Order: sequence, then structure tokens, then C-alpha cells
Amino acid sequence: MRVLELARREQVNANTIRHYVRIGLLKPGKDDSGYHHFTAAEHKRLRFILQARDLGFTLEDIQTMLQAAEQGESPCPTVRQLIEPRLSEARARLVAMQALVERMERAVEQWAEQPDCVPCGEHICHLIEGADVHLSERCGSRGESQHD
Amino acid sequence: MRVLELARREQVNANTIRHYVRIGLLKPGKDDSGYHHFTAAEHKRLRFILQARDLGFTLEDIQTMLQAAEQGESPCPTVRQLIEPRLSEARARLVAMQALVERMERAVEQWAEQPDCVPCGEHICHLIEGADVHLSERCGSRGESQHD
DNA sequence: CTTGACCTGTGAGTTACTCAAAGGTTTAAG
DNA sequence: CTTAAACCTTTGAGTAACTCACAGGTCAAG
Repeated sequence: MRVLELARREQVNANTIRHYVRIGLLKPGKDDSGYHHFTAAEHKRLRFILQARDLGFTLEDIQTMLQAAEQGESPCPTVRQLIEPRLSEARARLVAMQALVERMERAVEQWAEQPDCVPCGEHICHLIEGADVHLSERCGSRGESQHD
Repeated sequence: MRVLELARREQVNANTIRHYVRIGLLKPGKDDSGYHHFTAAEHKRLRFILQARDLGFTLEDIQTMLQAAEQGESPCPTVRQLIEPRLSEARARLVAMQALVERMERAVEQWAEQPDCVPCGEHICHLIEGADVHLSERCGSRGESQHD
């Protein structure tokens, strides 16, 4: 099987598979024409990667698991260890996202009743400047959660 | 005022400010020693940027707003237009994060009762492979939400 | 005038892809 | 047999919003 065929079967973008090959998560052999050839084992490996990804592991985590398995060790202890920080991070991101959505909704609501501002040199935009963002005001936790 | 002083006052990483200067969001002048010099106007501009960022706008959005303001136009229509897609995206990310956290929690729960697997060549790790991820199974919506 | 603390701008790295370009392979038609 | 279309390849670069490392400049004290 080649890249496009595998991509179709697993419902992923072919470039995602190429990316995994590039970073060494997948190691397909080559066929006569020099194209990547995926065996059943590689196919299974891809499914494992996608499953782990969908459980919130990073590709680096997955690499670690695969390397353990390749060396005949059980990846299970690693999996149990790694899920904890990943879950904490995911919860933190969730809370941050909830707060963001609430801020945005509050802003939209406020703005519905405010007119557009005329530029006056005093402020840049009163909609933005007047929104009550209050992220636990100046407590240093700025920019540690939102985007990645 | 120079970078570090401004960073301290606004509780942001100095590198964040340098980043904004680099991409043209901030345009401080230079002092005698060739260092960036921030006036009160630049300080206010930074506060605007941070406030807008905390409302979920991208830096590109913010650039657009600032350019409108610079040209004497009101940025308000832009702000009202841009918040809608940003809010939709934020809600989508929130839902995705909720689903992820739930999948992870379910996995942790399941795994508590399962022993570690011995590597047997059949599978890579039964913890991962046995987790019920079911993201609306093979409906093509894979990898469109999780990371950015 | 030199030491050392502090500060500077700039290049490169991060995550997990995604896209584009330049070129090789295969299949079908003319 | 040639040529064109369709497919495949690797590789480089781009994305968002920073963050870090580094070579070097500034400045006050001794």
C-alpha cells in the first residue's frame, strides 16, 4: 500500500502520513519505484498513532511509546505516566477556553448597545478598551493559557 | 521607557513585546543608545493589544484594527465583524477540548483496572488500542480540532 | 579602564501539520 | 513509440504566537 491508499483507508490527510514518516514515527520500506510501501504492521502502527493522538498524547509521547515497544519493553508504564500531565494540561486549556468564550460573549453583549466610536486620538477603540476582561487583573497569569 | 520596564508594568514577558515590535504591532522610536524607546502612546497601544488579545483576537486582527485607527477610520465595524468568527472558533475549540478531556478521563478510569501488557508483537499497547476513542468513528472529522 | 551586571536585537526553535514546487513513474491514447 | 495526463515522490517553507539562546552593546562602580 502506498501513501494515498493508506490515507484513504484511515481517513487522514496524506501529508499527515508523510509528516509521520519524516519525523520517524512511521518507517515504511520502499518498493521497486522508490515509493514508500506500507505493510500491515505499518498500517497498524499508524492506527496506534492516531488513537494515541486522539487521546491527547503528543507525537513525542507517541514516539517514546513506540520506541519502548520496539525494544521489547511494555509501553504501559510510560502511557500511565504521560497521561497525567497531558490530562492536567487539557483541563487547564479547557478552563482557559471556557473563560475566553465567556469574555467574548460578554463583550458581544455589551457592544450591542454601544455605538461605533469616532477616532479621536484619545483611545484606539472604546469597544475593546471598555470591555471588562478582568483576567484576575494584573496577577501575572497573562498569556500563559490561551493559544499554544 | 525601555522594553524591560514596559514589560514589568504590563506584566508581560519582554520577549512578547519584542515580538510585537518585530512584526510591526508596536513601533517605538530609538533613544541615543539605539534602544527602543516607548512613549505613553506606545504604552497605550500595548495595552490595547493585550486587551484585544485577551478577547480572542489574533495579532493579525489587531493589526487590522490598529491600521484602521491610524488612518483615521473607526476600527469598530472591523471589531464587530471579526468577533463573530473568532467566537465561533473559540466555541468549537471549547467543545473539542471538552470531548478530549472526557476521552482522557474515560481512558484513565478504564486503565486503572487493566494490567500492563507484555509486548507480544500482536499489538503495540492494549491500553491505547483498547480505549474507546470513538470520535464519531471514521466520519472524516479527524484531526480538525485538537491542536492548532 | 576594566569588570560585571544588565540590556539589546536577531536568528532559530517550538507543535503538528499543510501547501507548493520540482521532478520521477505509470497508464492510456494517438 | 511518443506524448500527455494522472499520480507519486522528497524537500523546503509557511502557519501562530511566542520563547529561548546568543553575540554583542551600555552603564555604573571601583
